[in-house]
Amino acid sequence: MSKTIRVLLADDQALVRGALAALLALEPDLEVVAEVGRGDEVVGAARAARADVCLLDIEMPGIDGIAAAAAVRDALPGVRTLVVTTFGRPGYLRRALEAGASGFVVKDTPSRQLAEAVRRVHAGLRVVDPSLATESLVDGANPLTEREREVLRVALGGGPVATIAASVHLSPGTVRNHLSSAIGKTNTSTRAEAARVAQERGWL
Amino acid sequence: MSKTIRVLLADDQALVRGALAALLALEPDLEVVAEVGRGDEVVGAARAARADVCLLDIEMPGIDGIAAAAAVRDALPGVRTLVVTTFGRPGYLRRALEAGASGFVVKDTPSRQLAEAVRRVHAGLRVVDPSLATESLVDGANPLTEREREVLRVALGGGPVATIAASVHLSPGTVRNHLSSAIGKTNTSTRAEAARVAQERGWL
DNA sequence: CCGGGGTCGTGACACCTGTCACGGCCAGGA
DNA sequence: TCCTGGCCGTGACAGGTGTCACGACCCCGG
Repeated sequence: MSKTIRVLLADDQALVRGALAALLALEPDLEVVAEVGRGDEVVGAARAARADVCLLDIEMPGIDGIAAAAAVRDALPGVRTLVVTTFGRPGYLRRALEAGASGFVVKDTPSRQLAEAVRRVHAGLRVVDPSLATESLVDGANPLTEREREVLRVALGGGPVATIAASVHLSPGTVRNHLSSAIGKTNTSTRAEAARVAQERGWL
Repeated sequence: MSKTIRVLLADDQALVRGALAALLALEPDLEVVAEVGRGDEVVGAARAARADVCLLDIEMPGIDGIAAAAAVRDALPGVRTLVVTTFGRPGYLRRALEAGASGFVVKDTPSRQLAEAVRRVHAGLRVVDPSLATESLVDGANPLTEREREVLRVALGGGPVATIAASVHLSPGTVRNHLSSAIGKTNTSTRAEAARVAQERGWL
């Protein structure tokens, strides 16, 4: 039996992907068996390479890392996933865990700890950045409604209400109502600010 | 004489920093002699470690990678700098070269090419992502005025005009004039959109 | 069965914003 | 010297925006 842990790397930036591969290659008990740059290639590559653990970035073309984690959970129940992300947004952590991820690591943790996190995840343990876990609790759950999120995502572009309304196929008046509600829930005063805050909290 | 190239790594994300170090350590002729996580520590660490080439990320606390490149050029004339960034924004390339950087690489280039880029820079050559170079030419120079950039940077937050005006110590009317001018130069219709576009172009 | 909440829309109101015209100040180039 | 251009401010106008009240529909849990 091979005792090495077979790792799949998913990150849209090729340079980071290669660098992480070099980092993990230093560990004798780890082996990078696949590298992909898109979220929708994760399941196929993981199956083909018989990966044990998938290291997933969140920001990726195709589907994002959180959705990829859910896809892996559904298609390959024995494979663990570890989400590695640039932004320590509280909402990301919650959504990643709901998607079945076994671990959540921010990219500014010391590089020494990455291999250890992979081992822990492979052993069936949960790995969660402790500072982020507390922050996630105090912020509470996402208060935004589905429509409010949809409208805010478009509002990130910064265009006028008419543009947003056309893009979501709603009346301008309804869009303004949703935006007003979102502004209240984010304690802001303009839709641009509300969109930015929601984005930073990982609510979109 | 030592024939190895002494490299300094600057990136705010410790995981990426460590991974890049592992990647460069694979090359026998390269040696990572310093790692920093802030832009304002680059010059001191480069001098102390007698670095030949500085690999600088743009997004960093303290001062950004472009300003750090300028600081290295002024303080350590013999040291070359290579800017490595996540976002391939045309304005970044222009500003990096004006700051005396010898190279500009985007983070989604293949990892194999990084070591080669370091060698080229050390040899006195320029390394520039070719697709970005053409894009930088068609976009032309930054048309925004100093005040317009300052106002737009604050406008990124999304707050109302009164907040922006207070933050830059200007009259609300003047702020609206600057914003209107910036909206025209970016071919947009709201200040939020103008701020986003200017940000994406690297004009801020 | 009756609430409660999300969704969609309308209408009205006060306020904010984007635009334009105008004036004044100061630096640098023709 | 004049003149162009950036900078700062005011005033006014039309249109956009945030808020509220109201009504309607649907679904779900009590």
